[in-house]
Amino acid sequence: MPGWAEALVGPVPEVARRLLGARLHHGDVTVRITEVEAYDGPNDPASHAYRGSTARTEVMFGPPGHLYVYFSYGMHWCANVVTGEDGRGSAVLLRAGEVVAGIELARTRRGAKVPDVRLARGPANLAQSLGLDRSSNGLSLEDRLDLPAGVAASVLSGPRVGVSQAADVPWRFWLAGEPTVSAYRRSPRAPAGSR
DNA sequence: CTTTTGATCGTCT
DNA sequence: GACGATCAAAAGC
Repeated sequence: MPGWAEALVGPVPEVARRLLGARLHHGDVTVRITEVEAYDGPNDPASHAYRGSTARTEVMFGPPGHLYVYFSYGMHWCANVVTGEDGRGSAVLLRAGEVVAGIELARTRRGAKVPDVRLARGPANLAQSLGLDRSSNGLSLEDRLDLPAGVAASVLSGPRVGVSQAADVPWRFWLAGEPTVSAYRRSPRAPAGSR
């Protein structure tokens, strides 16, 4: 593993927290990450990697510091940062962020009427603002990801969104008070639970 | 404001 | 053949 990716290896929830506040650049757009969701490879029933490596998930099982981009619901792209040691299969879904550069281009991609705080709110919206799609799957994040100096101060956590398995594992993390964080929605497929 | 519903297709069973 | 790590517009309050 290259040295720059060392911060992406460690306990899964800890790595997820380290990504909050990070800046991700792609082309002329930069997003400051405000909300993430962690998935822990074959151990995690909610993860795409739960059933092992497939054609879709093979980059999750590669070295950390690369993008795992998947096609969702027949119309959206969502982006993850591959984390953990090579072969582990863990990744962190980028759920929301603040567009801090290239806002004009992001608005062109998302729609002229979309308010700034909504440009990258939601994983598919974040990916669209950055212009990520199939062609970005497996992309190295070296020189594209700037991690913050320390762990963000006010991090909150709760159940993951949209998953029907292990929905109550509190591995969604977000920065307190950020207007770009998407409102929590439990999956309609998840069993009734504690929240 | 919240809830409901349609869009749309790759992936795995 | 069913389902899904989603979204936005429409409809309900």
